[in-house]
Amino acid sequence: MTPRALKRGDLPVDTVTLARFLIGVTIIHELPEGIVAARIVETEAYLPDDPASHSHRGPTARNAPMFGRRGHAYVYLNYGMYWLFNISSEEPGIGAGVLIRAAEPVLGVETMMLRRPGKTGPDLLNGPGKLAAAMGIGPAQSGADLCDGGPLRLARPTRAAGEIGMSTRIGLTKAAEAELRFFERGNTWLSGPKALNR
DNA sequence: TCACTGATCGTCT
DNA sequence: GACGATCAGTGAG
Repeated sequence: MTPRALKRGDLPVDTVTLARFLIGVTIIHELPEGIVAARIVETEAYLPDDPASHSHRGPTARNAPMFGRRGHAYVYLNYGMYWLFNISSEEPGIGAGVLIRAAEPVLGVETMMLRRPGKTGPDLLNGPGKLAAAMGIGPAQSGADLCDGGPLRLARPTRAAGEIGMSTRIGLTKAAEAELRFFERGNTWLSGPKALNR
């Protein structure tokens, strides 16, 4: 069975606190082929006034969900090919969010493999583009409320989070030195170079 | 395991 | 008209 859904009130308002809170939390997505669920093991915080954040230059049609209430999906196309899944944070009017970078499968591994042909194990979900592809998250989900019982939602951890590690964020050219990446230490489903996962 | 490279296109300058 | 919050493939150590 699937764990109990999270309410908005369960989510910390502060972006960094939310990024840490989300480690261990379950993402559930009901797809036409069946339900998929995964346990978040790696996140990155994108703060208000963060030069690396899409919200930095103010609201636009694309990043609007980052300025809405917390607990909404912000999905955008990166490098012309990959969709990246974020969860909005902070109070309305403040642009910030948490990028979901990696997760471990809980339900629907078969469905994930169908969406990532030829891939198995960590390769299924250990990267933001891979995770969105495996879980069927795309532009249609941008702006979706993850706390209203819809097809895409958050739920309590299936297993409590272990010790949480911290590192610089991955793939940035701006504000690359800030330690705003969070992950579960020792987890085998993490993305990024080994040196960053200690 | 790490470093480098090409692929590809919506968004904002 | 650039520029990416990436990935897969290749080649070297």
